[in-house]
Amino acid sequence: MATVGVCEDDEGIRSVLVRGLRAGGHDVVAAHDGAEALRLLGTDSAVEVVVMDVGLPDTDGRDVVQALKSAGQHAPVLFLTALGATQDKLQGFASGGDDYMVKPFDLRELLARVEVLAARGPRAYGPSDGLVLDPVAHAARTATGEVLLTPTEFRMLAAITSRPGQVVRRRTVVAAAWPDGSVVAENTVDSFIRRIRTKLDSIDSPTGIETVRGVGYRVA
Amino acid sequence: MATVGVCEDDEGIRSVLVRGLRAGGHDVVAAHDGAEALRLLGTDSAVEVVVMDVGLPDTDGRDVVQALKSAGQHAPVLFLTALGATQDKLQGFASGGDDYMVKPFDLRELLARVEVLAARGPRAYGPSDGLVLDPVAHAARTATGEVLLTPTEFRMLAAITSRPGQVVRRRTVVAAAWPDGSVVAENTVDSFIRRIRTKLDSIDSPTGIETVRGVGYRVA
DNA sequence: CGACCATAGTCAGGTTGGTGGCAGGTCCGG
DNA sequence: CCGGACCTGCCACCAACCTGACTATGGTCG
Repeated sequence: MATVGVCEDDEGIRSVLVRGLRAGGHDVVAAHDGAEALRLLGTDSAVEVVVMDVGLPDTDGRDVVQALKSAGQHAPVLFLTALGATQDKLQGFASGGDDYMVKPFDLRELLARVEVLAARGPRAYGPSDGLVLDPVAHAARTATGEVLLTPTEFRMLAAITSRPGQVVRRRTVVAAAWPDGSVVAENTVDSFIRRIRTKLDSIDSPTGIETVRGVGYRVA
Repeated sequence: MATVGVCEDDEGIRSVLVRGLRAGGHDVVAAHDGAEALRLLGTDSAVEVVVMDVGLPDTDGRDVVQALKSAGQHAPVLFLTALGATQDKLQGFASGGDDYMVKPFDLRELLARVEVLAARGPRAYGPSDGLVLDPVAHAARTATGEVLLTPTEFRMLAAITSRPGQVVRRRTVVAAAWPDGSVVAENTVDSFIRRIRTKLDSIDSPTGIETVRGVGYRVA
């Protein structure tokens, strides 16, 4: 259960990655070039691991990673590439990579490596003060306590806390909580919001979910 | 830079490793078999990375790693082996490994990987166990008693306890318990979990296996 | 060789907890 | 005061999980 950012230009490989990671129980944010990767992954604090192709059409994946780092994205990076020379690998590690796999890769091995990176990365993320999410324990933590969240609750809360202070639209929340595009009744969202609020209340969390009528939700 | 623990029986390879790591600016503690590794690395809190050969003369390197974890040595592990099949790698990761390299290896790449592992530091684990595994006797020991485990039970429990406080996915548990990749019924996992729980209960073990629905298992 | 036993794997049935949705109440804006 | 958006309490379903029992297999020992 982790959120994985993928950047890969090849349609087929990207599809395999996305499908494989989803089948492995992970949430996936996919980009097809460096610019999109920066936009999607740059400030998303929910991303726990980045899988980055080195050979992108618009730029070098290693440059993208360095840009990501300077944008504040500190999630561990797994480089994926057709280049198997030691020199290429060394460059990968030197530009901030944490692992390196050569295509063609075995999907199961990639999954295992991604999971190790996810387990190893920062154990908590979110607005540093107040509410913190722990993807490994599936928990939300505050200064006053900790509660366990179910998978759906966790995805939902993660979507809202990933943009602290900013209003997250209802449809965005739905897309995050139900990534497979399944349609759920509008009301179901309310139910889950309520459950999360109840859980946060149970530990006297100082930060709560605020409703912005007609738009969505946000956390202070 | 860092203190690296090495366990490798082959004279030549061990020499290359030790010399290479020293040249890279690291301190090295070297062992030539599992027993020595346990003695030298077991309680050495200065060790930041372990490089472990899987094919040791006296025992399996994966068992040694599990014994090390039980002894409280939670430094990241890089497995080094001649076995390159995906199934071997998966088992390596499931046994608590953080990286996996196949011989013959490029020394510069190994150095780069060791440095990445060292930079990440020890995993943030939960409070130390109370539950100790003995790979020789295939036993689980706590303050309150000791039980003997069957081989399969032991591999399974070892996979879960190697990452205390973290949720270990069902798939990972399967990879560890059935190293040859044989397919077993989903239900079989439940059965073994139950047997292990019963055995731990029989000695009033304070630490038990907790179910995280839809994800896997973990020990507190 | 035959009896016994430990281990492994499977199955059927029961239980639990996450999920989604309904019905009705409440609040807010116009 | 009206309508829509949201909240609340509650229930039904189903997948995941637990439980206890059963069969098969291979090893051990008299």
